[in-house]
Amino acid sequence: MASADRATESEESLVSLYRPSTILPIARHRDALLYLVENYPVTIVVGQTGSGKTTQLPQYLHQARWTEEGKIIACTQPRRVAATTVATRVAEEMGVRLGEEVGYSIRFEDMTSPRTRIKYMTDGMLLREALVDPLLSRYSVVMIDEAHERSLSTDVLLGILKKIRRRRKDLRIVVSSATLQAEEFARFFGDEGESGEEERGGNRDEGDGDGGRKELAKIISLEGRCYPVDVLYLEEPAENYLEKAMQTVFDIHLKARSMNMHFPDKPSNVQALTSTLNKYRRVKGTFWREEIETAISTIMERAGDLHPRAPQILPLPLYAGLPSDEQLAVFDPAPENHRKVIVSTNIAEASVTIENIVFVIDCGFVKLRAFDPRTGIEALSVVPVSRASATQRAGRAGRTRTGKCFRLYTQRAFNDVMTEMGVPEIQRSNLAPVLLQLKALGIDNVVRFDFITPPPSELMARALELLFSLGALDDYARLTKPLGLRMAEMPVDPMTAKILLNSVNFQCTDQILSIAAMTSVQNVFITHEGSKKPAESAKRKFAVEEGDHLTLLNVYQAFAPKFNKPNAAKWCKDHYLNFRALSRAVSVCQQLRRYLDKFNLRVSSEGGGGTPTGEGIRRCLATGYFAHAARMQPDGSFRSVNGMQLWAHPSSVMFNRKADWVVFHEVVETGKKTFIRDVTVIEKDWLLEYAPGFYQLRK
DNA sequence: GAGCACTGC
Repeated sequence: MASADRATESEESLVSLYRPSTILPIARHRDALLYLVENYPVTIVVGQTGSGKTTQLPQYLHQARWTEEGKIIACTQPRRVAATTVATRVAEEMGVRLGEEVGYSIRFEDMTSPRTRIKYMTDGMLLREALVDPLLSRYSVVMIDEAHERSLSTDVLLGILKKIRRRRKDLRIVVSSATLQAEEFARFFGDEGESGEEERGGNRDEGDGDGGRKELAKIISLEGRCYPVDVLYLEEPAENYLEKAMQTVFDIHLKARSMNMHFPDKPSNVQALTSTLNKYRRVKGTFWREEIETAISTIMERAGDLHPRAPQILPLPLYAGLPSDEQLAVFDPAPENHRKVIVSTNIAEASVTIENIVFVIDCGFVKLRAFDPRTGIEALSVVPVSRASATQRAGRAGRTRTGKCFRLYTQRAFNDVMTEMGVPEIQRSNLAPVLLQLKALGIDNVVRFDFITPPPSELMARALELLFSLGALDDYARLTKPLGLRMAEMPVDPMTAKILLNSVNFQCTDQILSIAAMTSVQNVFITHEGSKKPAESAKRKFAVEEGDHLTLLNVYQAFAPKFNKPNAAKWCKDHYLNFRALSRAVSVCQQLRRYLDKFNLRVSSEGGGGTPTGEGIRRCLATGYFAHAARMQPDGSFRSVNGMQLWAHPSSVMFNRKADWVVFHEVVETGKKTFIRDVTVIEKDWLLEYAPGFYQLRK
């Protein structure tokens, strides 16, 4: 991993445009890898980006005949885009058509065929397959890639795989990890409490651990490929990180050759810039959209002072909410005599890789979604990044050549304040969806489930309580049938699943389908450059007094007939709506409808939903979202059932509007206030009617 | 009258 302590020798002379797979670092380890997979149930592969593990290892296994007798090699990824791009690349390397021997499977896209032997997929997708095939019997090898990211689905998969392995001695598990966590994975799989002689003693009882114990998991390290990165710290903490970041941008730009001025704790060791200008970006965590845009315009303004013939700066924003064509702009080569400066959220930390980054400015913070068991609500909060995360950010500067990373914090903060590793998602998430899924997989005793990092018991208790109140679990915490089982099968969170399944009783299936789809996509409403007023008035045309859910339904109903028509995108633009988000909502809606069809729930949209105030729809919402209820206070804020003070988000139609009781979709915490988004007016009596147990529990 | 990390099924 690139860091300040790394030796400074450079591999620049080895740079080549095309690297045939035979000379990737992994090629030298081919035999060792195959030996381990052959002889050990679990192989932990430690290797950095660029080592070739993701693309090569499945091919080696295929060549070594792990795909005989119709078996498949699975390789999971935490992100869709990784699954598709890697599959495309491997199909090319193998000279086959994508979807035949090599394919991928992600939500809405199954690019596989009966001939597929190597299958890249999202981790969530494999988890879903386990619901249908609990032993994952189609697969001979399951490779969990990027396991060190510890995504929710990856953690659940690891626990399930460990369980499956006891029943399937032929299964091989490969876990790819960063150095820091390799031992933890090995310990997890190694600590079986049962005999390790799975090759010979497949029929031995569990828990028989005497004698003949064999190591179950082996670690193998592949040399990575990256250049040294010089890491520099501030001497004093920055008062204003945004300002400091912009100063640093100009320091780098103007003084790249003697840039030790603001970072005196390190000798200059300056990278001589070649005639082509190098790009750099800052990886950030605490800025939001407006801050990024502020930084962009400020940099642009200050860049006006540069000598016209001096090298210029081209600042570019990058965040998930940006329209995709603007996102893609960061990949365009800079015009001649320009240096690209990419100001981004942490979308660039793991999801997007921009080549030719030589400088990274790391502000040292990250915004995380965390579930508060006390309030039962998920919210965002700002925390210092972990050292592992900071190392990852710094490493982004060393992809093409030796680079520099400017950390906008002190070395002391790095050593004393930051933790070694971030808290895994499973320890800070709403576990209701996870536990529901485990129950559906037949794992009844979820409290004793073998999590690699067990979640806090408060999170477990909260999740069980919610699932019980939703009717997914019975008095003995067993999955109810059909309700709980159906809820687990649907690809939405339990509260949404509940309103979908319940919509039949309120004769508003169509409407709830549309609402569920709309709340699952983000950024429905957009504003064009400098066009706040018209966007607001466009939105008012869809607005419904009773709240955001019905407003979203109006938007969906207006859009749906235009979907797939040639002028749909233009219609969206004219109405200040996000075409891509709405198109995705249509896909989600269709998928959810197929589930209801499968359950033989007659899709009907007559009756309650059709009334002017949408009472049936709002009642139905209350049957799932009762845990997200709040009451308006005299000062205009809301008070949640747990006593939290909440404010209607400015984007809500309930913003500055009078109401009594409401339910809401989600909570967003910013610096000063906690906001609720997607808010709908309900009656207090409905809460007592549909969730009497829940409201008795907390009085 | 104030402003939404990032994924995934």
